Amino acid sequence: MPSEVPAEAPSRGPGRDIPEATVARLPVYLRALTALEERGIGTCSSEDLAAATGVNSAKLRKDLSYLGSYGTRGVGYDVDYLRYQIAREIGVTQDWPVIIVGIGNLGHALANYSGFRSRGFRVVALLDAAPERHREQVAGLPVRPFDELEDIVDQQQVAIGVIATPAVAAQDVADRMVASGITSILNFAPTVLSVPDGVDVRKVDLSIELQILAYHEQRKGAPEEGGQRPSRRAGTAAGVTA
Amino acid sequence: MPSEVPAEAPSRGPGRDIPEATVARLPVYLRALTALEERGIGTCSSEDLAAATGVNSAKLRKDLSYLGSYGTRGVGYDVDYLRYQIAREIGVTQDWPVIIVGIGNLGHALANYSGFRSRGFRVVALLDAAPERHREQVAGLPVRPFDELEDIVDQQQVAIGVIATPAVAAQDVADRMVASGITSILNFAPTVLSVPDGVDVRKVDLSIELQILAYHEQRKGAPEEGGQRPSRRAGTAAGVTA
DNA sequence: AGGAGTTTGTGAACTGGAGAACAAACTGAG
DNA sequence: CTCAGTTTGTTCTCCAGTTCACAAACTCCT
Repeated sequence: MPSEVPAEAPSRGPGRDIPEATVARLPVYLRALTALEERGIGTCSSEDLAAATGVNSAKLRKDLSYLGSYGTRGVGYDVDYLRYQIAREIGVTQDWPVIIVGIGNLGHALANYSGFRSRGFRVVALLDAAPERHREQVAGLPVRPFDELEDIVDQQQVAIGVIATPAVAAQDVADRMVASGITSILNFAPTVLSVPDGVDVRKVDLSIELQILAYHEQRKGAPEEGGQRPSRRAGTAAGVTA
Repeated sequence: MPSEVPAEAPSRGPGRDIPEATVARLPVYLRALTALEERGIGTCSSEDLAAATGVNSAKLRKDLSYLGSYGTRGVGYDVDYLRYQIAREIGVTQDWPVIIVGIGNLGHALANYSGFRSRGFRVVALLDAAPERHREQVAGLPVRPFDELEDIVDQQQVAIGVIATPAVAAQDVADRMVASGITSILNFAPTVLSVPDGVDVRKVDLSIELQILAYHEQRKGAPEEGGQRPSRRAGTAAGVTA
């Protein structure tokens, strides 16, 4: 019997129970607003924002309405004000300390990714189990032994961890992360992690994204011969069925 | 939403109109089946696969039913057979040639990512606009000038391109890709790409994933109050909510 | 001041997908 | 052969999310 979260009052006001689909789009709006602000644009309509983010304008307005009424009818939204409100709702008005475990190719790239720092995150430590990596300095940070995980999480008050290890190590790393107090994990390893309730996991899988593209690509090539689209798959995907 | 799909005949049987949500899960099943096969397991039930992939077993059976009836009632699924059928449906029984544009930190990591080759993709070329990178050799491939894009796409019959450039360059790269015949794009740059109908784009955005985690993390820390501070740690991780 | 023109915020219909439940189809024992 | 046990494929119900459509609220012009 999986005990569900007790139903809270569906308070109409700003701040409670934002749909998951909306939460996933808020960062997109945030980025678009930042871009508008950098271009010196002070006000924008929902149509403008919708065009910039590729979202239906009605959906966008409904998304924003979950945060509150921050627009002005007949005018639109104040870019700076709305940007701040979204940042506050997401929780990125201050930086979150983040650690990265697994400093291979991908870990390297993540450690050097400047988008983290500018968008509410600060990489405070890099960890790797392999001793030969502990001499390296990546993105201005030393690569530290994995055993120091607990200390780092404790001292730096880390709540979010990134796993960029090979698949076999990922579950162990996740377990140690959870045990040390981390409650949100971004997993780049191609494994399904099992974690206790109360811990959030998001997974980014590069080859899955490509495979989804491949599925649609295959469909493009096959169904109709009369299409103007040149079938890009002449020699590779012939009929396979026996 | 400009992507209107022409109404096709809702032909029954395996092969047509698989729901998008199902398509996104097929690669997960594929990977789990490969893992089972490597462990020498010849047959599995929907419950087994569901446990391995973290998916509800009824949902899994429904997903598989879109492909056809590949299971045996009272027995389960033949691992090897089902694995092949899914691979065929996705279109990864042969390798798709892929190019990567933008060989910075992330491009480096992607070029070296072994998961592509083993899962239906073959990186055939790396491109970058910066001349100083053209001397490098990454993952056994030379970094070639971006101007060679058209030739490479044409000669190697490339249908899928990966963009790992900075945000400002991404739209230009996408335009050139589309002009040269690429019809599927995996975009790592933090920009909304606009492409003509018939071209698929999938976006992977690292900081958006982190921001979604941050939102939930913030909620955990201050369930009652609006005070937002990255100071977490409510005790040990197991069983956070009572 | 008043009316025309904009744009937001939201109630209501519509859509797609998730989960429960069950009949059909298979295996194996007696 | 029959019956009990197992597991698939499918139907039905329900819910979250999307989209439409419009009243409310604001600005600007005359």
